[in-house]
Amino acid sequence: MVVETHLRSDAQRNLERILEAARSVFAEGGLDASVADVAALAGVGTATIFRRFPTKDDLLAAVLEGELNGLLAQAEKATTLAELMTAMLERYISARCICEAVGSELFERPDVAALKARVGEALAQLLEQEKRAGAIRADITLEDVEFLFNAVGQAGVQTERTTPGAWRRYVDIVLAGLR
Amino acid sequence: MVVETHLRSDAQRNLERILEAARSVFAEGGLDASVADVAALAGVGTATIFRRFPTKDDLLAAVLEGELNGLLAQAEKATTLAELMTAMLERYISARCICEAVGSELFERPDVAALKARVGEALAQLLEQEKRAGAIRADITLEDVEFLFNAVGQAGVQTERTTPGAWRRYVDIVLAGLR
DNA sequence: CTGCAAACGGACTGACCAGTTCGCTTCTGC
DNA sequence: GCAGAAGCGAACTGGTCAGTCCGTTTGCAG
Repeated sequence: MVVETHLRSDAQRNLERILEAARSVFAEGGLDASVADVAALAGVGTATIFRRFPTKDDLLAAVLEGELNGLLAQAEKATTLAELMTAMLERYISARCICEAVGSELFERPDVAALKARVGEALAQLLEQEKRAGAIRADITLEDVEFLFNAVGQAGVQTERTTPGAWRRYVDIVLAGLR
Repeated sequence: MVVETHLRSDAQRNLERILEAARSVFAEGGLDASVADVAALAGVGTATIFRRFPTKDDLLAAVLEGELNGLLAQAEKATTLAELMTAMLERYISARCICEAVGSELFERPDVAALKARVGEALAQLLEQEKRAGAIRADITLEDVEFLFNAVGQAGVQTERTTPGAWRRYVDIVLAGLR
């Protein structure tokens, strides 16, 4: 997350507006949405955005960190894998930009990668728990769960337009495959 | 597929070059690859492409039809769902443009939609067969299989760069979930 | 208050891309 | 083997987008 100190009050206000607008614009339009659209929604000029975020990728990274923090919060309070996957997918699918960013260079940024790793830890903990309880096969790895989580998310984003919520059915099917 | 009659020999040669170049460029670069790149690889000018394909989407549709025909050929000779999904995913994952096109307006074109439906039929036939044999739960639908197929494909494309072939493991896991 | 650094935003730049124009080249029917 | 139709592609157009410039405004310290 961007933490600017000694920021003039108007600049601070604009920064918050920009981040909120960016979250909304990129969630709806994906990574290809334009910075000009973000500026328009935030009610600022494009220059104001580029002053805080030198490149569009910097802005995207900030948005992504916000989204990942949201995912992390949910990951840390969930008690079962099914509950966790459903809660996370709800967020994941409503923000196209997260899905599109997976596998892009954005996820290689240290801050983003670190957050992703923390989400992975929470996931790994629940996975271990369910493996001990015999609810999940012993040979399933964290990478397996991450891949399948992402898979349902990606496909869910694509079908969300035509058949909203269809992805919910597949959380159970995938988890059944891990049993 | 584009079937031009009474085409001068040089025009016919160029058309074939264009389609082959387009297949390669869009497979590697996805839907956002430029028509200029296709022209360069084919060794023609952009005008030559736009003469045969009035818009970029027309060119993409032609490429997509070629890819879907390939998928169809594999779908029609497979004998088990596992075999079919693996064979189809191999193609699917090596051509980024197919995955990106799923859920876009391209799939709403009559020719493309018809081909997709034919692939679906082959899939449905195998699905029925495995359901009768008790290898698949009775409440699983064609849409379920298509969703999960697409899900593994999408995620596979994203991980292919870093861990090629990782997706193979998940065909079995997903099928286990359907049992 | 007031001076001025900090911040602003509209207008601009350069790069890129889909699609068009047009003068030139090449096949082909006779 | 030649006339002209069919085809060609380099250069151009119009539009979009990331990122910059610069004259103007605004918050704040003294």
